[in-house]
Amino acid sequence: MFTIGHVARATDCKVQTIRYYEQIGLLPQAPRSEGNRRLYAQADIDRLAFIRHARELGFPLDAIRELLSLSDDPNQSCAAADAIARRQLDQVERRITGLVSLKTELMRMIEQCRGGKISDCRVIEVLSDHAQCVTENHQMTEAKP
Amino acid sequence: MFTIGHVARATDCKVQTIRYYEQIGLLPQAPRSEGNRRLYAQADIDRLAFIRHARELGFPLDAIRELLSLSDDPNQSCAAADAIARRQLDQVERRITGLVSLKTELMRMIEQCRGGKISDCRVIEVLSDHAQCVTENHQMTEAKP
DNA sequence: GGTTGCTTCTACAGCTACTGTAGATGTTAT
DNA sequence: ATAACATCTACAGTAGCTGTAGAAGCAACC
Repeated sequence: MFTIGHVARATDCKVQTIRYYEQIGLLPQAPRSEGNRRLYAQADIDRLAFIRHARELGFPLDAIRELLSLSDDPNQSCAAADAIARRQLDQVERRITGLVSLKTELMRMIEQCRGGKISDCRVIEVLSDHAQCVTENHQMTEAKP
Repeated sequence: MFTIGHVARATDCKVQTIRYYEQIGLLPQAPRSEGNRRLYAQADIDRLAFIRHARELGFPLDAIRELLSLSDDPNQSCAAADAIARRQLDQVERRITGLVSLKTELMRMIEQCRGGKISDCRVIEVLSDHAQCVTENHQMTEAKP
């Protein structure tokens, strides 16, 4: 059995965040030691690693909850999990496109900056144009009501 | 001059969010009409579109504030602007790298999920495996050339 | 056995970046 | 003139944490 501190180090996650996940039911109630400390097994570390990684991918906690519940009920169809993954893939692709154009613009600025002023900075123009094309059809998962 | 509602529609941004950005100084104080309504010019729409786009790319407001300062302050020393641009470029590149590998993961997940049941769906498995690989490579990702 | 020092406990406040609501007022169309 | 809608201010609430206070557990050294 592991302490909460060990689990936190193993998953690169704050102790408070683990307690928070328990509080909102994303992690099960941990059994306690004699002295009331939470005790964890390897399965808990795996589950938390999954949650943290999914968060890094940009999954909101509700989607993670859904994925975890799907894994708890292994006879269900994969369609729901697939839909979540596809939504995230869509997001990721759009972010990559946007970041690549921002990268290009930043590189151009650094180039021009060599021995001059930045009086012709075009960051806003470049990215506001791109923003229009991006925001027409799509919306961030996190920003949803 | 445009109303706040027009600007909101043009940038796919809530009216309250525009007022919030003004409040925290990300947008300038808008001049008011006779009846106290905020009035906006095209430049404000561009600026807001830039902010929204940068947010979608995952930049925190502080980073956006810094990027905006590049175009707000065209006479600031080249060294300062260069430092900001380089720091942001570094961020952008790291994000792109991370997102590209996440994209690969998601595509693999969708591929493996096709037409199966959860019992042979590897979504969660792949995600927790990847979590381990991310933790392992964390220092490599952070390393600078 | 006592003391130091770290970890963990609960409880709650604060953070970022919004989002929603109430109630008043401005604006526009019929 | 009245209805319908937009905008105003002010403030409360949300997600997903993160920090802090103050107490208690625990391990090590003297």
